[in-house]
Amino acid sequence: MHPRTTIAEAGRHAGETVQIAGWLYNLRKSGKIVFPILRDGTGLMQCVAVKSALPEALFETIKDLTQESSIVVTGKVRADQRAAGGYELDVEDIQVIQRVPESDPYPITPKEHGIEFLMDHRHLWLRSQRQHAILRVRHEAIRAVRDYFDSHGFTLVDTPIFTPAACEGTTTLFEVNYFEDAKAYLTQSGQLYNEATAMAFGKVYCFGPTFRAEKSKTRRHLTEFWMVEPEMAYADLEEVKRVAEEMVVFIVGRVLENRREELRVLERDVSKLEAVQAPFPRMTYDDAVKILQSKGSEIEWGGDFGGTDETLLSEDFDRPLMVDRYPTEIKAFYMQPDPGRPEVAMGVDVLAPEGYGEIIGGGQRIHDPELLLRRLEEHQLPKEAFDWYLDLRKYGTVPHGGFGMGIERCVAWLCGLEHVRETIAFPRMLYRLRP
RNA sequence: UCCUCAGUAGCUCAAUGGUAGAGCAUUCGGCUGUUAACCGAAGGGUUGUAGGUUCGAGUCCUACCUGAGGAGCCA
Repeated sequence: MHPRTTIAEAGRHAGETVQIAGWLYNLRKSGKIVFPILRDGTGLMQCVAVKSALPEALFETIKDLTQESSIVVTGKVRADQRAAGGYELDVEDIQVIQRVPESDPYPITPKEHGIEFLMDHRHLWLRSQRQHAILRVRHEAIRAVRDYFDSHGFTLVDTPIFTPAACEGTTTLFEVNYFEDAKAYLTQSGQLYNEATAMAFGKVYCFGPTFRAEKSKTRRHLTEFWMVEPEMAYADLEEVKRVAEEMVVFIVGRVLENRREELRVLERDVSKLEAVQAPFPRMTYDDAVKILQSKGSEIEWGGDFGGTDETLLSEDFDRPLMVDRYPTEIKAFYMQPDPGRPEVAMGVDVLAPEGYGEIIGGGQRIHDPELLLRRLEEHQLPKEAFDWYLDLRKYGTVPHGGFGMGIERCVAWLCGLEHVRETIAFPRMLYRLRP
């Protein structure tokens, strides 16, 4: 029995005979020599099977292997300049676990396919090199997020998925008909609960799926997406901005450090990511509106930015842009107004460079009980549903704040993708529930 | 929800209102260093659905279905 290894580890076994279990990615034939490309989840490796060196029947079996057949290859690892990963495997034996029949071949060939076809075959598309690379960058980004908060005094306190009331608007909530005493909804943010846990733990974060029933149909939207939301007691807007900046720099650094190969597969211009260092440029909403108007945007003070506006603003910078103090009117009810200018709120958005738009939204929350109560009334929200939330202002209220970052938008930016749908294994969108 | 565009072979796409075609995939044959390998041959079609105009519709018209891009809204 030869030692079992993986393609990623194969280089350590140069000169040895090893076993690698995987799938046939592709096969090139040239008469008496064939080149099966093996895929094992850690990478791709070219194998070489020479007719004269193998039993007749085995060579025939290898020659007739079909794409994505499951195989266990035994062979000697050999360093080779010609190989993509630097190493090749000289085949000594191949055990076929399952041969994909040619009557029903693997549908995703190594050629071009349209997005509809690929999305319908998402369960298989994940095996392709590009999707593999994207999801590994996603994993790295998530690990970096967790490492960042875990090493900066934050406690992970996850918030519920079923919630009794809206955090923001009611129109974009998914209703769940199960609970006997009340209607329930799928969460659209863990923030309100985070505010409670922050008063218990000081600094907290939650990281989970979020659901928005927005009829959005753009490259930046998913119906179900993952959001990391830190919340900090005794923090003001400036502290929120500082943490957001530090976290983004940390994530980018980690991806550059550990996922170079994946970024290469994705043909990502890493110099764009290497430029992402503190300090990020900062501007107020007021200035952003002036800049947009000078660039020909039709935006007026008081309006929210469109996708094009975000691109216009961020195009002047090589790193994320922080815009703060938006009009109070267009922000959520819990946003702390600027003490000197109550018409603007202490909220901040972080716009990723290269036109990727908003990846982070956050700010300082209202800590004054009377003001919060007034805002609930202005927004015509049911006071009863927020009784526990109001308690947080009754019992030891403090200035506090936090933000939310959509992981898919962040990964789309890190990878340089056209669309967020490729950044999650099984995207859920307005017209996409399968597979 | 609204606007725009698109549905033709398993896939990616051609076809002036006049005989539905190519590349890839599949099958068969050839090739001892291929890199989305290459060379030769074969099979493969209710042109999204239902109507309509016309001597004749993949092509023009109407409705519907499916999808893509964008808008508003948002991370």
